[in-house]
Amino acid sequence: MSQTDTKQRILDAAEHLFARDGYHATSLRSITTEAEANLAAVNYHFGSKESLLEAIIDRRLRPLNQIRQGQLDALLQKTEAAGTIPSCRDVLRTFVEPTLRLRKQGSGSENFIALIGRTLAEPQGIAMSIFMRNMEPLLARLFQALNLSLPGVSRQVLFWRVHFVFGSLSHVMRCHERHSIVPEDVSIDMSVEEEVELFLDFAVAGMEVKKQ
Amino acid sequence: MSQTDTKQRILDAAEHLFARDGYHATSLRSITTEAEANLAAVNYHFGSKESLLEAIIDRRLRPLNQIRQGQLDALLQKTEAAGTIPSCRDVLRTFVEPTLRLRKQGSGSENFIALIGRTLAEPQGIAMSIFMRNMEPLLARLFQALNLSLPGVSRQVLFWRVHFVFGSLSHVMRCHERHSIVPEDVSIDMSVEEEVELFLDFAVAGMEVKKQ
DNA sequence: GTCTATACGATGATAGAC
DNA sequence: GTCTATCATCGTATAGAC
Repeated sequence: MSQTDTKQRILDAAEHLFARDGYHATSLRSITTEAEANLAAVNYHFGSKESLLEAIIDRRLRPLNQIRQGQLDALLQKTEAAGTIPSCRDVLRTFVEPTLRLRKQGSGSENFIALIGRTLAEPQGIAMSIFMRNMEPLLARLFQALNLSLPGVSRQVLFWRVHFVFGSLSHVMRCHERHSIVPEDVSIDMSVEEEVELFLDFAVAGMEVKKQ
Repeated sequence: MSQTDTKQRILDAAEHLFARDGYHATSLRSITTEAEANLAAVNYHFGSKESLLEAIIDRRLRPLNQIRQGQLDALLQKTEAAGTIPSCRDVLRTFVEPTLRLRKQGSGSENFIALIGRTLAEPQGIAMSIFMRNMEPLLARLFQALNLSLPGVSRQVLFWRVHFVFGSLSHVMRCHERHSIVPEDVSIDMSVEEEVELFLDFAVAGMEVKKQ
């Protein structure tokens, strides 16, 4: 049992429990029990419960945002070279696709996705401020790219539609399974690709609509 | 100070704090302090913290759902009498409009809307189960009406799109003010009517889209 | 440097005496 | 209705074993 093993196990257990029960409803004791570690190990490795949350978010959000950023940059370079503007769908895909793909990647990443989904729903929570520190640059560039891709939509209306899209996406992120009401004739099993396209069908239609 | 005054003040204070900080992050002490009541008054009037939450949700959700139900029934009767099918926009409006209108009604109802928005983001929380008890019949009828209004959309796809719409709506409900990033040239002040129509523009486009 | 055992002070929800 | 006591549990700190 090396240091990294214990540290990893604590991260994984906390990620799981924070996602399932929420930050405040999860005790350090339940985390260390699940991680088969001593209670004091959290303080030794991370300093505090809050810093533990920060480590959890940083660990996966940093590489995820690098992928998103890379895909967005590649898209913008390609369209600029071709003298065209990117489609709204392609811009949104650079954000949505890496997100939903990460969830199916295993090793606890599905817990991270759910945790972020919850975080987006707690505007003044501590998790939100940690999260936003990592997101602000990318979000600004995303908004700019969407503005470019939708010349017919005012920035005012665009802002709200982006807001709606983030609401949808965060809902999808946190409600992977256990839908409250699923009619018997509806299946919720889908591949990443199906999931992404179904979401984009919805989101892009809402983003592009011209008010009649 | 009569009994009902104390009970109301506790309900109002708890509604406010639960909406702002979340159920678990709110202590009974902070509630009774804000309500200028004794700590034990919560237990006297409601029995427990959980029952207090239940009372908060029941108090406003019951009349809200009656309004929604009434508008949906009226719409369905009207279209049936005319031998037509209701539009997706009109069906959604019976749900969305009373919601956003309640928020502007004052006397703490804006806190309730935010609280429900948060509740929808905590799939296995205790608030969700309380909430769902009040919502299930209406949600089933809403899904049925949407199915009627969108004959070209399979129940499978419809389910997901309804899921996306609820994600958007719950996000709007909990993030009334304090958006994380608001560009300087964007105003977030709107009337209820503007807000409803802007949301429906987005949601209906997503609901009606035919996959190419 | 890693990890454990244990204790501390604060705060949680609740219940019984009044 | 209120006051106070109770008891569990919280996050954190420390002292020392490996």
